Amino acid sequence: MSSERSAKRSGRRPGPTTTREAIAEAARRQFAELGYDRATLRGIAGEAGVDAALVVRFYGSKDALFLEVMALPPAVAEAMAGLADGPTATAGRRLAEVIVGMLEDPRSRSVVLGRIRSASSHPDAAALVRETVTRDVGRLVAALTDDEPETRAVLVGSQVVGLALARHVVRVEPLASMPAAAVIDYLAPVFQHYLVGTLRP
Amino acid sequence: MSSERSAKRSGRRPGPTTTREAIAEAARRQFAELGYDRATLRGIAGEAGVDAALVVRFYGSKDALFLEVMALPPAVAEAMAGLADGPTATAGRRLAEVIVGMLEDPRSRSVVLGRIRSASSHPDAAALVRETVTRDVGRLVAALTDDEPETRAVLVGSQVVGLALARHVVRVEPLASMPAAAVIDYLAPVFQHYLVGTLRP
DNA sequence: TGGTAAAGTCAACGCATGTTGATATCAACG
DNA sequence: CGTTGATATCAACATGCGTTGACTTTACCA
Repeated sequence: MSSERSAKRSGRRPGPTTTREAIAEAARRQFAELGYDRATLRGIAGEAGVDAALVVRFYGSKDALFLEVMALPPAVAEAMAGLADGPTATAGRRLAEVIVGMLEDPRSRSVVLGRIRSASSHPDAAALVRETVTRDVGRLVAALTDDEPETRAVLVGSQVVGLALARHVVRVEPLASMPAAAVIDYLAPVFQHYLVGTLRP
Repeated sequence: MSSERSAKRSGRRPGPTTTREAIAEAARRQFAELGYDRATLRGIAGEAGVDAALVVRFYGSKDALFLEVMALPPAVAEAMAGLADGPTATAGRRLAEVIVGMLEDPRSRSVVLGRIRSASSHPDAAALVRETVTRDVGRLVAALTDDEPETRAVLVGSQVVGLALARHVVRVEPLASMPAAAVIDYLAPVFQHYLVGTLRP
């Protein structure tokens, strides 16, 4: 539980404090960039500057490493939770800001992309995505309306997943190189519609 | 170029006519269900009832097999092309019908899912998705408006990809078990907005 | 100073994969 | 009949993977 021993490394700033964290960071990067299957323990260990066996020592298995390292940063869940506060009329825009922002920050982006990329081939990753959509998005929607909240949540989720894939994985232009502010502008009305609009006219 | 010899199989009905087609069908199914990495030549060959070496004989390599078998059925491209005809006010609904319909038919669905699932780990598959969005969707949008057609195309594409992933890969409820008609109803307004609506209010 | 437990390395395992070359089967054709 | 060329199988290869166990190094503590 500790491993604080070697925490005497580098006085302060970023760069992982402990070897364990260095491995976690490398793993997140590789899972996000290559997906679960193409990311290898040897590659992750190499990027972290250690031996592959050490990764197993610390995390038990590749699967366990994935699950542990792909936990949503608490900050994201909090941001989602706070979204219900504020005028309903601009809820879509606030959601767009949180989503796009989450995809800008390297830490949370690698978690989200790692999940989505791996969801295509790894059942556990698919379960993570499913859970996040129904629980976190579902909670937000439930706070806004009583009209078909589960449907609204999954529609929002599908657009979020599609955005992540198109912009950061497949990298379709002009979306891939578009400034974040523009993406927010484009998505806000659609999120607004999915959240509180008339679903079936 | 021929291989019509053994076409004397089973008088008529579906089921592949030739061994080559049987392999192609099995390959599509497995690529769609498992993605490029998890689908194996041995597995595909097994489902087709032949040896793995024969697959290589016919198609050259796993990569070549993927590309050849994942070509868009001409029917889909035609359907997309015909979408521009008709009232602009219902273009979004027509598009939703084509997209959802394409995901209902087993043949075209396996192609689309195979591409999207594999796009997460296989660069060639990502290129296929990119190309389809910019070219096929792009053509449709260009026939409808002159206002930022590339942006509109990629926004539509992102929602299409997200729908496919959420409904058929991750299988988030209630979207996964929803009847096609309902999905069309939900998506039509959003497609309509992306196609010809005011993008940045 | 020893001793001890964690941190870390190394070599090897068993296994599955894509691919290859040698070989068999078999219908068609002269 | 005998040759030919496509269709098909088989056994084997090289490679890369996750994982393991034995080992060495390091840093703390009594």
